[in-house]
Formats: sequence, C-alpha cells, structure tokens
Amino acid sequence: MIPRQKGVAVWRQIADRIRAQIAAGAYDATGRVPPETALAEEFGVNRHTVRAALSALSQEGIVRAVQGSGTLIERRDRFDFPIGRRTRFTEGIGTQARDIKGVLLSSCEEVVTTDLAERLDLPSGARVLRLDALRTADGRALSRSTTWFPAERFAGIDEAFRKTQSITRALALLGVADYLRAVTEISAIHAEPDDVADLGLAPGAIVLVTKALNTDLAGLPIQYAITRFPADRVQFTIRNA
Amino acid sequence: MIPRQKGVAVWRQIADRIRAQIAAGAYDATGRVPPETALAEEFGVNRHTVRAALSALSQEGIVRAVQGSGTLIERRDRFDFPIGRRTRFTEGIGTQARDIKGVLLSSCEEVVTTDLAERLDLPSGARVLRLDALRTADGRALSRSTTWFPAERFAGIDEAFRKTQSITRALALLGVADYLRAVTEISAIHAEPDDVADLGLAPGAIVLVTKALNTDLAGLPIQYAITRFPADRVQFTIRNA
DNA sequence: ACGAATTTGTCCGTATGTATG
DNA sequence: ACATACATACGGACAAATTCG
Repeated sequence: MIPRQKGVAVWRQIADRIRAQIAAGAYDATGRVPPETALAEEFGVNRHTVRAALSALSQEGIVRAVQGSGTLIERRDRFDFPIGRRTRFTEGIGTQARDIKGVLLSSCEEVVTTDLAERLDLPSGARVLRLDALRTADGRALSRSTTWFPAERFAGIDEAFRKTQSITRALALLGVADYLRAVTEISAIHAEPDDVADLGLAPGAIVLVTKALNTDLAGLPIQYAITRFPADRVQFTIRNA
Repeated sequence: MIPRQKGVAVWRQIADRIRAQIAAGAYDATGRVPPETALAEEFGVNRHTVRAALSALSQEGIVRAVQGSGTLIERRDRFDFPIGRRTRFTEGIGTQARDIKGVLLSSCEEVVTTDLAERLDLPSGARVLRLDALRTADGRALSRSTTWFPAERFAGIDEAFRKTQSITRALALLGVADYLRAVTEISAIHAEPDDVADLGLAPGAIVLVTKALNTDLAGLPIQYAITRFPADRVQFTIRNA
C-alpha cells in the first residue's frame, strides 16, 4: 500500500495521509480516527508504525489519543485565502478566525536588486523598505512574509504596520486608500529551516509560496511581497466573478 | 544547518534544496553544482550524505556527475501555468514546450455525488461523464486530471478528447466554442501512491492540487476538474490585467 | 455490578536504513 | 571499504482504560 522507497519514513507518509483525510472531513461522522489496527491493515504496515504516525499528529495537536476509547480529532481547519483583484490578507481570512495578529519581525532599508527593480518599476540603485512579518490566526502561525515598498514614497510604513498590524491599514495611514493585486505567482516547496522555526512546521512539511505585486489605482507598483504559508493550514481560491 | 528531526532523511532534505536551487537558477553561471565538499560544508553534513542527495538527483535526470570535472546540471525547467478568466491548459503551457500530449486513461459515466451536483448545478441523481487524463510535455508528466461533464449535454466528449488530446478542442467539437474559468482552488499535499505511479514522483514529493469550475458564456457550469501537478515542475501565475 | 470485547499504552527483541568518521 | 551509533520498521505479548451487553 505504502511505497517503501527510501528517504521518507513510512510513518511520516502515513501521518501526511491521515492529516489530509482529516482536513477533507473523511472522519467527521464519528469525530475520531479509525482504530490503530484498522489503519495498520489499511496501509499494510505494523500497528507500531501507525502509532508513530498518530504520535506525530498528536504532537501537532491534530488528534488526541484516549486509552481504551480511541483517537479523537481535535481540529480540522484549513483556512481559505481568496485571491483576486482586491486581495487583502486580513479581510480574506477575517471571517474564518477571531484573533488575527501581524507581528513585525524586522524592517530595514536596502538597495533594490535588479529583479526587484524591474518588478516595482524602479531605477537601479533606488532604495526600498523591507518588512518581515509573521501573521497568526487564533494563536497559530499562518504566514511569514517579506514585503518591499519604494522607500521614498512609503517612508514610515514600518511604524504604521507595527501600530495597525495590517498592510492595508498601514497603507491607509500613508494616504493609499485603495490598491489592486496585479500578479500572483504560486508555487510549493518543502519547508526550509527558517520555515520550521518561524511557522512551527515539521521538516518535510509543505510550504505554499506566493509572490505578489500590488499597484495603486493608477497602476503604479507600490508593493512586492513574498509570502510563505503552511500548506496543511491554507488553500487559495481564485474567483473570476 | 539541516535540522536533524525525524521522518525525513537528511540526504532527501538536501536533495530537495539543491533541486529548488537549480530550479531557481542559482547555479546558472557555471552550469554545475558546487563541489561535494563545499555542499557538505554549506549544509553542515558529511560528504557521504551530499553524495546520497546528488545520487538521487542524478536518478531523476536533473544532474550528471562527471569524475574529475564536477556535477553538471542537465535540466532546470519549471513550467509556468497562467490562471485567469480564460484559462486553457494547452495554450497556457504551449510556448514553453514543444511536444504536449494528453492521454485519456479512462472514461466512465457515473451518478453525481451531492458535492459535485452542487458545483455543477445539477439535480441529485443526474449523470456525469468522468474523464481521467494524463498530460505530458516533452515526455515528462505534467498533470493528472479527473474531469466531470454533465452526461446529457456532453455525450461523446470522451471520444472527442481521445481524438484531439485537448479539452478545449474536444468541447469545440461538441459546439462549445468558448468557455470561462469561474473558480480555482489551489492547495498542496504530499504525493500519494497514485501520484508516485502516474506522475513518476518520489514519495514525499509535493503535489499541487487545483479544483476548477468552468462555465459557458451564459454562466452555466459545463465542467469540474481536479488536477494534480508535480510541484517541482510547475508554478501558477494569476494575472488581474 | 460484572465480564467480555475493544482500543490504546508499553515492553521485549530483531533486522534494516541512515549518518558519521 | 570498514566500523559505530542511532532511527526506522516489524513482530509478539501483555497491561490499562473504556465501552457495552
């Protein structure tokens, strides 16, 4: 059932599949995972291997085992993040969580790279403000973003973000009442050491990476952002209404 | 450097990172990967472990080691797949590959599930045609899709697809000259055994999953598709022009 | 209240895979 | 190629907690 190639432990592969099953609502009827013996038979492995998988999920807070009773599902949430012409992080996720926080990890001014200069339509040598932020929803890390603004036009955006905890509200403070999403690139990679630390992931976990360009209403680029999401907590929806 | 947590072998984590570096063009200047000793130092592991990683990449055909010379990069391509109101698979990928094939793996008629009935706006108990297809570009698997059409309106779409190797051209044969992408959901998961077999992936690899609804010009749903892409060969771009 | 069945928790041992030097 | 240490996976046996007739 489970392929025995090398490099990825069988218990991890099984953990990934059970997590996906839970997220898909496969066990909603009972609110619990099937017994270890049943899972062992389903995946064609020893019960100990299933136990290793469930132990990992238990560490993640997804399930909780009760001796004699079974393994209960603690949570099965995957946030949906809509992407469209007027994409806003906080608004998009807003109805799905109560307590959304944006923490500014660091900010600095730097000279644009050639790649970034092209995207933001800046002359080479121009200066940009770089903001590193972590967003959490109900206490769980939801994204880790690095954002660049043209330094001249958006001086003070770091303080504005620190106060408002939101890019949208920070931009509003600086006189940008509205802005538009021009392009979004989406890819997926394995978690890197930074992701493991910042987003609280297991190595081998999946990170969804978006690279987004926002413009003002005149079409002038105002912001370029690279954001990393834990794939087991997030999905994207593109609506062409 | 590399975290020694459990479940994923270090050599596989390193292979994933080198593959990502190659895809990002990090080594384009020399056309080769740094020497094994340099990589070993960079990742803080023994040279044997780096050799295991490079051996895996060599198996995938991404690099080729030459004794006395170094480890050459054989290919570094990641297809970009644009998503918009008029999303077309073949057109979108068309300029990036010469030889695009769509193979019909199987087709059958089935009764809609409640979930699918809602998405396609069909009465419960209605019948749908299901097409399973594998798409390849230049001989490499690019996607594995399952597509559902209302059976009544699209009788014969399986034959049309088999002939034309394209959903767009198959729909044209059945009188649908144009159609629109209404919604696209994007998520990422670890490869399942089917993905390993169909897409030629390693277990532990990442699969990008899209769930897409297409409508005709009148807004009537004509097609719902779930497509799985190997994440190391594909990225998505959403343009809001 | 009791016992049987079910289910998770823990211990033993053994073979293979992974990583280092 | 060799040696060493640890992680992974299996198999079996039994204990401990819960459920149910």
